[in-house]
Amino acid sequence: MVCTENELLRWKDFPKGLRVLLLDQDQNAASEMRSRLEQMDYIVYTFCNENEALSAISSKLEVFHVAIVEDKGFRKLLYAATKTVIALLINSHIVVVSAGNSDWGLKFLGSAKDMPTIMVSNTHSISTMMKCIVLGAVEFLQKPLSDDKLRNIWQHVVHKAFHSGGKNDSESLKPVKESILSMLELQPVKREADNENTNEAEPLTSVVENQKESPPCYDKYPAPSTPQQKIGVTSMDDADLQDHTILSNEQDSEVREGETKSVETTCCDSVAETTVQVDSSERLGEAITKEEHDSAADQKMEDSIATCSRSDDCLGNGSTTRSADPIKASSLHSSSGTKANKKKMVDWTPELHKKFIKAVEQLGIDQAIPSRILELMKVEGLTRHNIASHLQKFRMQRRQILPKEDEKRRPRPQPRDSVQRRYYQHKPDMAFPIYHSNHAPTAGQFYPGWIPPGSYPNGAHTWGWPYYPGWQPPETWHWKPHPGLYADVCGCPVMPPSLGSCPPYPQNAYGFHRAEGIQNRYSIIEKSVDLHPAEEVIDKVVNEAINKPWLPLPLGLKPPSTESVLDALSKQGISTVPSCINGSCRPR
DNA sequence: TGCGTAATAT
DNA sequence: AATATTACGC
Repeated sequence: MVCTENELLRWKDFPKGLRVLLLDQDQNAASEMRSRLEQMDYIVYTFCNENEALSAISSKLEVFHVAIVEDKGFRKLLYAATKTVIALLINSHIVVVSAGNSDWGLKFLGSAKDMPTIMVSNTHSISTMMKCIVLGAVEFLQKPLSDDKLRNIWQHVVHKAFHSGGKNDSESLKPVKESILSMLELQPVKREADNENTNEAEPLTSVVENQKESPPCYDKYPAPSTPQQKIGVTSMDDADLQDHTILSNEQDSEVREGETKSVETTCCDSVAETTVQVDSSERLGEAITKEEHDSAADQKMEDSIATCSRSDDCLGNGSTTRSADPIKASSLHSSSGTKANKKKMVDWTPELHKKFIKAVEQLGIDQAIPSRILELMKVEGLTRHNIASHLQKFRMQRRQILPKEDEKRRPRPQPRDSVQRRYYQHKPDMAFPIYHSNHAPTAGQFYPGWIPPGSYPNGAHTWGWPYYPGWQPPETWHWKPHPGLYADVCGCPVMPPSLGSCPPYPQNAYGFHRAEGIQNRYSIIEKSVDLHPAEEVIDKVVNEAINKPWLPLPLGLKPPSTESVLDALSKQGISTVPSCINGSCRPR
């Protein structure tokens, strides 16, 4: 985001602080109007007769930005052909239009001559309205005033501030003008974009073009009768959402490609920057990481054949071409290359890898074979061979991470045709935790050791060391990039100092996985300490505790006894439990 | 046939 | 360096 939260608030609360002079003979009506205005963050000064108001103005003890004058009382006079009307006025003046007492009225009108004047009245007389307008009022609002109309009286202040030709930068308007200018400078593009996008979900391209051609947005204030409180940032979310929706639609990669490309090649630098930033912030840095990876990968993939007119374009492609369909994605790149068609390279994007991991998790390590993974991934264009290749690499990497002894101690996988070779095999010792439909873990959650390149921030293309997206270990945690540190000598997971040392876990080959679990769980808690402990966070921890009973419990909870676990398992009809390494478990 | 794996090619 | 392809044994 370009602007800070403070700036956002400034926009949102914009009318705040504008001083309104309220003149109404009816005290009740005045106080009612006053409270309404105050709710809108205006500062209200109420007067019950015009003389008080006038003296307040002339004394200049207070500077008013807007005056609202209830004309009821005056209207009588007007009709009686003595006095007047009026109005709502800008910049410390009330314009009194007087038929009979023209001196008085014209005096004020004269002093307010170069100021916009907005009138408020319950008069429905066209002639009265016309008079007021002719005499300089910029608007004649009929009562009852809607909140929207009332709220938007600030528009005339702004209009005045920017359209007085510079010759009338009164003291009261100067700060307003400066403040608005500073806000506009922060939001020039987005504000424009918002205006254009409010009506319809237009492609960003048109926004960009409009931005070039349109005068500055503050040059066209709509009439207050068409309330438009939205200022800039308020509708930013819409654009974000739209953008995000497009980006996350995996089926429309081609359309997306076209759109985004056109935007990014059309727009000037600042706009391009904005677009990217929106995307990045929305996707929590994932996009940034991806961009780095993708741009690099894409360039490599195209082997210097494809011509990227600008590096920006390549970057743009990389950040937006993400598709679950690797063939589609790569064929898009191949359009400009000659030899790209020759080979269908699967781009194992983080998303694709995530799918892969999910499938593997779902199947369990022992059942994770290419064909089934392929089935589960449901990615068009992906072949069994692709998966086999990826799986091969995946396994190799995994083997590197897991201590050798793990391999030794792990019970040999059952023969392929053995009865136990089932889907969703419920084994506490499986390297791939069971997939729970209501708790789909994210890729990397169970396999921090195998992070596809591009998932790393800072361009660290390391495979094999833990990294948890969206979470940076506190400095007090000494997670070091070596598997050995995940389990100490006795096989106990390394614990964060603040959370105690070695929990009473039997030594076995799964210390590493436990450590993962610990880190995940505690990282969740860590977050919940900093922020508000959201229910979902608690739910997640609880879910994880339930779904992965083999992981240690956070919050100092003791793990259930072996007996109770076995008991619970037997109640669920699971009678055969693989024997543990240290023999502390026994099958029933 | 399908899979895993290693070696090799791109 | 990452991925695809191939070869081979099970």
